[in-house]
Amino acid sequence: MTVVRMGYVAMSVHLQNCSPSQTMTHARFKKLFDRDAAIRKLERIARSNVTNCLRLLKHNIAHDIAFFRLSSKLIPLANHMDLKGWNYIKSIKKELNDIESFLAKYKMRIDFHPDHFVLLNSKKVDILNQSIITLKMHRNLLTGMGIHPKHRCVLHVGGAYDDRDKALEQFIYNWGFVPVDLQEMIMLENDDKSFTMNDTLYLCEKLAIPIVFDYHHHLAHNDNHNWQEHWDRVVSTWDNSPLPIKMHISSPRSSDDFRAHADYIDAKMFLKFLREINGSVSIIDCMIEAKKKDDALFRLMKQLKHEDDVEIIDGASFKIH
DNA sequence: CGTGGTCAAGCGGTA
DNA sequence: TACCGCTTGACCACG
Repeated sequence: MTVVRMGYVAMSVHLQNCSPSQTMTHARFKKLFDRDAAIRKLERIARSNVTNCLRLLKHNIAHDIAFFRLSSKLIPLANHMDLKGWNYIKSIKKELNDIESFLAKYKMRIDFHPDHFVLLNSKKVDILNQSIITLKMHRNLLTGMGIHPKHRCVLHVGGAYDDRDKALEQFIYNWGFVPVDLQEMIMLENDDKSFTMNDTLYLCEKLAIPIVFDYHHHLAHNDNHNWQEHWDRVVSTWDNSPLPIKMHISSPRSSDDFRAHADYIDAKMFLKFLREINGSVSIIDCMIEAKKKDDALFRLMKQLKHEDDVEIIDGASFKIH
């Protein structure tokens, strides 16, 4: 038996006017004559984003959802060079504290997935440094919300740079330049173009990083279709984590556009996967990555209800027998 | 008011 | 080497 808890990404299609990713582009920022006023506007946007996050968290609790990925665009231009020295955390401290109080009352697993410009295996010092700055921002937000930062940020391995093996070794080399308090935040995910499950496991085992297995990516890109062979290794990377194992679930948009995410999750494919891992872990958190966000989660729960080996626990979790 | 074009970023593929 | 598409939601200028 395995308990499955489902989560979704960043925003709800059911809540109106509740974006956590409002923004101001850098081009727009530069055009504004009064810099102080421009920064105040950035702060208003950031406050609105974090406030909307709290609304999302309340929505999640109302629907039994205990697993959620926060938007990485909460603070527009937070890590832009032109805004160096801007104390963005100070301007949203109250809103972050509100989230902290909420999370003290209602348990929820909160994650980030910094965007794919965070590259820890780049040979370019500027890109590595910019990545570190972005990770610091994520850490500031987590600690600001009272969330222990360990294993909260999912990253991809990075660029292949025409030589996957060298690129993997570069990751190991660069890892030494990443501050320990940022290292501990990180999980690594197999991607759909460059680094397979096997590549990613190599790094995860060597550097003691939990792996986030993405089943869809694996189907799109692998050097050994048989993921089951390595499943025990995946589970083992979570041995030293305070959090249960987690993975990513999405479905191909179409056979022609296989790598793109579909609106909803193919329940048959999901069940087939779960039946294979059933019993290998007592609990697993599954991040639903679908265009229709929380609606995809709700639809999936409805479909699973009819399965003989599925026992519904609440609105977003179930047991598979 | 609705909407096509624009914005950011770095990689990867093509010419 | 230079460009474009990818990806994402939001914003903006236009009609």
